[in-house]
Amino acid sequence: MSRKLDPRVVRTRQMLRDALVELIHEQGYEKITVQDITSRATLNRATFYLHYRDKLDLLYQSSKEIVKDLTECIDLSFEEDKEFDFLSDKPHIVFIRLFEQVSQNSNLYKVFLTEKNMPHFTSRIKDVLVDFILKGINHVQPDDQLLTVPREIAVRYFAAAFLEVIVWWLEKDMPYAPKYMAGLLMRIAIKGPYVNNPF
Amino acid sequence: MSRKLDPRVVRTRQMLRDALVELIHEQGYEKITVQDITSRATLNRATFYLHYRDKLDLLYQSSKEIVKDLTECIDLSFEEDKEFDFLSDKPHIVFIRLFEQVSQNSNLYKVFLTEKNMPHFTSRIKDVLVDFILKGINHVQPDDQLLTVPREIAVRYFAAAFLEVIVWWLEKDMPYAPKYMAGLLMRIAIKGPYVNNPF
DNA sequence: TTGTTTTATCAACATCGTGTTGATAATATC
DNA sequence: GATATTATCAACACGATGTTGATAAAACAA
Repeated sequence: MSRKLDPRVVRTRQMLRDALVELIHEQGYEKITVQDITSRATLNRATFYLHYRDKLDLLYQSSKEIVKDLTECIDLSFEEDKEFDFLSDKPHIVFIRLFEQVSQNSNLYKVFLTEKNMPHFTSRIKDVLVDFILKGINHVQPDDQLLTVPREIAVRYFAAAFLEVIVWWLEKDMPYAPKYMAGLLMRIAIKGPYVNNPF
Repeated sequence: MSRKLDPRVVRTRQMLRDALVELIHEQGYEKITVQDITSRATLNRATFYLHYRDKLDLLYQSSKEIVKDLTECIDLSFEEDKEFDFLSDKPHIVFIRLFEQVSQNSNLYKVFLTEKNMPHFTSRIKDVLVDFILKGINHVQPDDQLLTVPREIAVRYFAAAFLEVIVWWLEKDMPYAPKYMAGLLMRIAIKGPYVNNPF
């Protein structure tokens, strides 16, 4: 237990993760070798294998922490404001926290979400959003008969759509504040794209 | 020009592409080697390099054809029914054709869209959908002032959402007919998830 | 058909990245 | 200060890559 707190281990792993993110940004995940990572981290290649099985393992471990943080962030925000109304006009705290959380790790999110060939990370974030949206829909409308499409499909529809807006935001280097993005996302999700929607 | 019609070339390339799709399905893109591909295709490894630069090149060439077909399919469908009404209740021909086109190449779509690490294919299909949706939104509402969010964002929001529904459909082995899926997709996109949407 | 061009085969080669090992040095922990 | 843990380094076998030159097979054009 206390072995994991050895400062050398913490330092080494952090250096490897930082090097990975930098290199993915510079040349893409595919082209990177373990040698590249350890060179950038100023570590010996053998040291890498003391901590990670291979390049993919390093990626997964790095992702895991980010996914955990996002999940906790969303769950906490739900607890914080249980009596929210998804049909309300002002952006709900969960939406704001979602964008805030992304912005706090924007370097990593940007690289992992916008670079091609980032195995599993995108779909894991999407899974987190699926849970988030499922809770939202269940809260507003628990009755299947009053949904226009199967719940299972609706949930994935919105999860992918929300994620795409986040990716757009990151690609554009976050031109709007989290609060503004939260409002924007709720508007298009609930009111649709057109003002004065005839429906 | 006529050189490209050499039946040996056509046959070889088709065998390599078929082998690629099979192997991605069986063991995932990452684990495949050029040797694996040529073994499955009963060809010599050197022959591979006469046609493709590397594994990624083969993947790109194979994708290109599919993307081209989908683009043409959508463009033709738009021409076919210029006077459509996106706010109409019955599924528009473009939506139906979209699902039909996917179902006609479902093996390849399923592998390329649902396997992880399929560089660029997913985003290229998304690009096609972006064009499709942009035309739709421009047709219904050319005025930026009457959109609830920037057009650029709305387009990507719906492109990602539509693609996710297609992926869901492929993952479930196409449990509904294209026509039904087209109606479902239009319902959630225009009316939203809730029956009697208060907006 | 014949002769020419193009394509596929095969073995072999150098190169590169991988994952591991054993000995040694450096650092943390108690 | 003694012990345990971690990092370093060189070296190794292995597997995949991309290329080459010679040869065989198939397509094409007259």
